[in-house]
Amino acid sequence: MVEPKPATRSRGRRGAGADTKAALLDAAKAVFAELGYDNATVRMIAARADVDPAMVNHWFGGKQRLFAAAVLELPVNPFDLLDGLMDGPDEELGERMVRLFLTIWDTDGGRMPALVRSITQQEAAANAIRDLFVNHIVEPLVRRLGSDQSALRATLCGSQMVGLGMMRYVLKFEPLASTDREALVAAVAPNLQRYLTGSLEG
Amino acid sequence: MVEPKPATRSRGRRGAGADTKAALLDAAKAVFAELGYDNATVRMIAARADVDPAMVNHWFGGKQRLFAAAVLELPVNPFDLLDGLMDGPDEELGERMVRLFLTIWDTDGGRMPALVRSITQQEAAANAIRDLFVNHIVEPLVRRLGSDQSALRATLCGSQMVGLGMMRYVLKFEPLASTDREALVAAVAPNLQRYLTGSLEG
DNA sequence: GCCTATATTCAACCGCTGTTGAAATGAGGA
DNA sequence: TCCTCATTTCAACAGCGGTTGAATATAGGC
Repeated sequence: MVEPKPATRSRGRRGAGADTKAALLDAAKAVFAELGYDNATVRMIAARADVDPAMVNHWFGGKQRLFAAAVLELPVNPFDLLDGLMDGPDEELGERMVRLFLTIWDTDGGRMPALVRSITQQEAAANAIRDLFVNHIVEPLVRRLGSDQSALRATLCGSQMVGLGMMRYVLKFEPLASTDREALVAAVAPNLQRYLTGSLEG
Repeated sequence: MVEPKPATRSRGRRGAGADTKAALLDAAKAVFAELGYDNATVRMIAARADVDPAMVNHWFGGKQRLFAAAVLELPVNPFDLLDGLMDGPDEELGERMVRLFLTIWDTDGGRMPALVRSITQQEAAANAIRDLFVNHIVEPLVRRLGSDQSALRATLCGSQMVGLGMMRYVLKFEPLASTDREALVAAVAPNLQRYLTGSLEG
């Protein structure tokens, strides 16, 4: 009986098909999403990509940089998101925003869950959330709407969205975690709308 | 010149005044609050308590147990909180809830920030939040109000509160982090109120 | 004043993690 | 065909972090 998967593989260059870099990126996204930055180990990621841990340093230059490449570099242009959000009546902005982010979070292969989960462990993750979500999306949005206290409104929206992502994807508290997306949109949108355009005083 | 604080101290039993256990609890709360469970080290906590790291094992039986004793064991009775929240008109329940938790978080020596910060690192922290906040406080509250979908409402409230705690105490996003407590109460209360008693459909 | 139990320090261990340098291997051009 | 170099594996290192067992000094009862 021959071993089906040789525990040790021969060295040297692989065939052109073996795109190690992409395999590492995929594995990194998955493992970071499940465990967060700290608890994910380079060895785990390499094992999942079926590759030697040293490849992380060869292709990315370390765990930190791999995290940046896999999780921090977003596949979408913030301005496109902003334009998509502005397309429609202002009274439904909250609704469009919840739907947009829930959709992205549900479908991009764990990049956003990884971000949310690593938010307390990696300064870079916190900065990414602040820059992308608060500074580049919500704050310009609020400003364009002409509401006062745009910065406070933006962080309030952020607090609701971060909490939502936490509950649904990281903590997985039921029944929120498995509630239908549209039902959640209906439940959360009015509150977001109030943060965007409503009065912030009692 | 003699060294003011001898780097090495003599062994043996200390005076009765040196309450090592309490010192460790205080130090643990502070360090866990600042760094979260994973990034806090036993050696750090011991150093802050001015004590040998081995004392953590002697008095608590390990880092995990120290965390449980310092952060998880709450000084308040959930039923008291519940009673305090019920005392007043139902329409101001959201307001009382935000104010209550912000006050606790601001003043209990970092226990709650430690909980929120460790939420992604320690299963026990997540469970504590679910049990205390969602199951023992908000859910009974909603049920007593007679609203439908009490479980979903409770987790929605949880998402807003967790997000708020995250933004204000962990990420410290401005201007939310340094906004006056009562202003924050005014801004957030109506949204919480809607989760408690409002309609969850569009 | 002695004796035991207890609190405390110290030194070390063990496992894990990110990282590195060298060796080996094969692809692709000359 | 041979040579070069990018790619890959391997082994090891250094550091850290929680935990442990032994040594030691003191408190408090007899």
